[in-house]
Amino acid sequence: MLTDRQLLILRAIVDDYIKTAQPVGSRTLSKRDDVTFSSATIRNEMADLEEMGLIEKPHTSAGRIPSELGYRFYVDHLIRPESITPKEAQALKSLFAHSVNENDRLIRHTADLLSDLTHYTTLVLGPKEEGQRLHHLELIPLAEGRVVIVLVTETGHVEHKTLQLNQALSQEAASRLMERLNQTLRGTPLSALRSRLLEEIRRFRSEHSEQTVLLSKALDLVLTDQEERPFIYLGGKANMFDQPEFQDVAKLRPVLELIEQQEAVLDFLRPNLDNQILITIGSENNVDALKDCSVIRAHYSVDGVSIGTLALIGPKRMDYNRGINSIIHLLQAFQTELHKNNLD
Amino acid sequence: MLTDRQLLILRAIVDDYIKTAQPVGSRTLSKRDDVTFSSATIRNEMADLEEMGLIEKPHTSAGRIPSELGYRFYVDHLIRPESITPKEAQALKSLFAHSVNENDRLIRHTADLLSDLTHYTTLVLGPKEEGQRLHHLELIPLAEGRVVIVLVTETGHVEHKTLQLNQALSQEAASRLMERLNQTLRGTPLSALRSRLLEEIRRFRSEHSEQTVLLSKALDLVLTDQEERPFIYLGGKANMFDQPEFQDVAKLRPVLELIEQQEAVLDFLRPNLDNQILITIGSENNVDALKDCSVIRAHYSVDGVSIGTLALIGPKRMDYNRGINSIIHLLQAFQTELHKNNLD
DNA sequence: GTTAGCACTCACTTTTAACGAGTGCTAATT
DNA sequence: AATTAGCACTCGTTAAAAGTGAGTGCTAAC
Repeated sequence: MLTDRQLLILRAIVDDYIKTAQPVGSRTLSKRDDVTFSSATIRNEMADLEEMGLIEKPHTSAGRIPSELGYRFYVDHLIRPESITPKEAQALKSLFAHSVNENDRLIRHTADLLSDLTHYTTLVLGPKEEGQRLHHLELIPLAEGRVVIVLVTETGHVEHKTLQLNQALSQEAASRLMERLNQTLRGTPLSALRSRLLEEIRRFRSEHSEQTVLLSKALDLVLTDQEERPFIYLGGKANMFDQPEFQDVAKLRPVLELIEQQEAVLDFLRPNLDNQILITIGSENNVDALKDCSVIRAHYSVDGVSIGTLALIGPKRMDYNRGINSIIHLLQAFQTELHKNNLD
Repeated sequence: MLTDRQLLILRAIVDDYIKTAQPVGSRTLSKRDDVTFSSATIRNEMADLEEMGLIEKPHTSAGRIPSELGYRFYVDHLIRPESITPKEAQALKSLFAHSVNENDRLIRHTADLLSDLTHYTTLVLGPKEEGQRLHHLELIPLAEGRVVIVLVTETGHVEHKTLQLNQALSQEAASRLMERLNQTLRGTPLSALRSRLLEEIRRFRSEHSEQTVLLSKALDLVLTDQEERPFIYLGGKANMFDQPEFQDVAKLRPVLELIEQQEAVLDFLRPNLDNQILITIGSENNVDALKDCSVIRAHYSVDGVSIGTLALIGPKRMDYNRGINSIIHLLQAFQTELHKNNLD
């Protein structure tokens, strides 16, 4: 177990390094107001901390920097929850002053706010649509057998897709089909939509089998599409450029390349279990491209249904305090807005 | 006027520099097969070319590199149109093997192809929707006075927006309204849609003034939105990382930042007049962030109308030959596909 | 008009030296 | 027994010096 003094020193090292990006030496620390003991004492303590694997030195004659374990300890034990000031809270509220009707826009807005707040890159995963329910289907025939299918969920989310039938669909046939399907299927969770639709098809096969089969394919496509490429938004990509650790293109490149890849982002963000804030540091990300990054992520949910992820990505030396607090408070405001939009 | 030998040397310098990114010296040139004269002669000619402002030296004891004027001359006079080989043409065709129904996807696909082909970054501006005509409007009431409005053009392009009415709109009212408006407005060019809608509103004011006014606002929003943020797609951003001139973050940053900004891209790409391929080199871009870049851009059009832009962005030292040829041929295939989708 | 020859330039690399922030250890101090 | 002052040592960083070589411009010869 660490002594109080060791805790103080460790915290000071991490805080300092987060601020300056420079290895922290014993002399620097000894000058702090909250440090009453000498640099030699600090050196002794540092040696112990290093032995425990909490800090390390880039080279013999440099100061110390936190190791991944050190950051981990800092995050787990040393962060002061530093509640947001009422003034800031007020400011945060006012950021959502005029509410945003569409969830997509709301998400974008939120991501941008978060990256402005923290100066890190924000990554938001849109709501899983599975949990949502169908509100309306619309089939709009174009010329030459091309058809636009539009799907609206109860939260007002819209998906659409154009597809090519091998025979033209008349306006009348389309609306008859839609009317029936809307009657039957409204309120169906998207996750169950496919199988329900199949049921419907079987039931009405005789009447308009051809179109219905095609339609089912179309819907399949819409649903698959949206499942495979859920809404991802990146905010504050440019903030990466400001981090001293990413001044080297070789360091910067893999990170930017990774977050531009939708699939990679999904793979990376999906396995997020509980509702809490989750912090992964460096190699904990299990992604080589992010070995020098830390990620703070939080699930958001509406009415208990957990639906998407809000993530903050920065260097390992990121300001965890600020990051966590920003994400917590923004998440709250965000969920409130989302809730408004989801009232049905 | 330049002599044949000077042309040969200039071309050799540009070609070489494009390939190696290293200043080209007289000795190097004298070793080429197509050069029969000595390095001293080359030095003399180089001095003349430099006097004319076509080449320059980074410093006294380096070889020569093309000046912007030199690139300009090269592009205007020295490029061999180097027709694509039948094999490549075939390959290009097959890239569009299975046609893509939606223009948006087609554009994305094309951009990715182009950047794969050239190893530069591609920037595609979607078609201006103004020229397109309304095919269908759909108004879908959600709970609590929220309404989704969906607009479909004759080419199958879909725009949608959610808005908040101050009183709920019934399903029936919505469909009555829509039926009438669709009858009247189908085929209206989007550019004329707003004023036409106003007309309609005036005519039917007595019947359902409240909703119609709101609807007009909604449509306004949809149209404005789509005008302000037309479809932009970027392909091959990562290719920038490979260019030796952008290994320095300070050089790379402004370029990446610029192309991420939709408005900036628009400002930059919009004033594109004719149908030809337009090449701007370095400062010709009139954008500070692109002072070290060249841009090859081409308009695309279908049946003479509906115009967007396909652009290739790379270092000044880009392979103009390959770029131009790739864009020309891809443009052709692209337009053919687009044409198929636009048959109405 | 062309070319060989040569002195000169200058970025780049390597070497050397000086610097200084920081360390670890030891002995003195509290 | 814990703390601290003192000091030799390490090592990255910076600056200056020296050497290297690709390339140039000029001149004189062909």
